[in-house]
Amino acid sequence: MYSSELIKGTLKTIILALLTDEKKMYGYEITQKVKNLTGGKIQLTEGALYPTLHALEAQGILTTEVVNVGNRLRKYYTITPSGKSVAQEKVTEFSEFIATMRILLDLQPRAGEA
Amino acid sequence: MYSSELIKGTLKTIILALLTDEKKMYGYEITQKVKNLTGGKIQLTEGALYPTLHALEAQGILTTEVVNVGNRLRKYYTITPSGKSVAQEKVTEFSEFIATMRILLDLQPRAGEA
DNA sequence: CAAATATACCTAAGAAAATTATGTATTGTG
DNA sequence: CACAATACATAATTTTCTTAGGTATATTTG
Repeated sequence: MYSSELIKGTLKTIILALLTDEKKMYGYEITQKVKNLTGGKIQLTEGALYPTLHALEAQGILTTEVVNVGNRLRKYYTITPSGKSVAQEKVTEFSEFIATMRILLDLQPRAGEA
Repeated sequence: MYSSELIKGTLKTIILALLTDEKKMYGYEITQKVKNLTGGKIQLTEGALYPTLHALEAQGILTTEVVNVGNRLRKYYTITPSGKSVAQEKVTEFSEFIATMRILLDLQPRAGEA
């Protein structure tokens, strides 16, 4: 598990990147997918996740659809077309950011980085 | 300039990495070095920098030495031996974190990453 | 089969970290 | 000589997350 301060500010980027790939996910599913993909090193807390999802919806970046599964409800989130460009910008920005950080932290540059 | 939310949480790591290389720097010098090394893409604000430097000093990670240059004072920060191991941990953690983020964001893995 | 765990949503109080806005003072520059 | 740059600092506000709580159903396990 990474120190929380490091993960700060990446939550929106993570959510939008996943939804660009997956088309449609619900909150709990996002927490599990992140946990699995990162080997438990990043675990989203619900207190951070849900308010962020609501904010992204309010901004028109995500839309929702509530589905009943058995007797339990799931709120599926889908990324809108304008949301997709926001997602792309965020991922590109993060990519550039880590290239910049490599310079600052004296990490070896990797193949493919301009 | 990157969106500020992205840079959040990396300030301590940046400061400690620079001081591991440089041995001795003062606050304003840190802001300029970061600005130069990143082509202006990361610009530390004084309101964030100074309180963080003070905190690192209070934790015994940095020590200070005030020097008069002309009539103006400079407060030089030096990293302590125990601070160096903290710095190393932070840089390693960041390095692992971006490897994890590459997976999440579907970025291409780079040469040298296990 | 009861208890614990997992699934699934949510919010609110507080903490942490940054931004924004100041303030002080000296030095270099057009 | 005014303005920008150098050099420190703090305080109010904002943003973002953590912690802690609340509700409810489904599944696993002793």
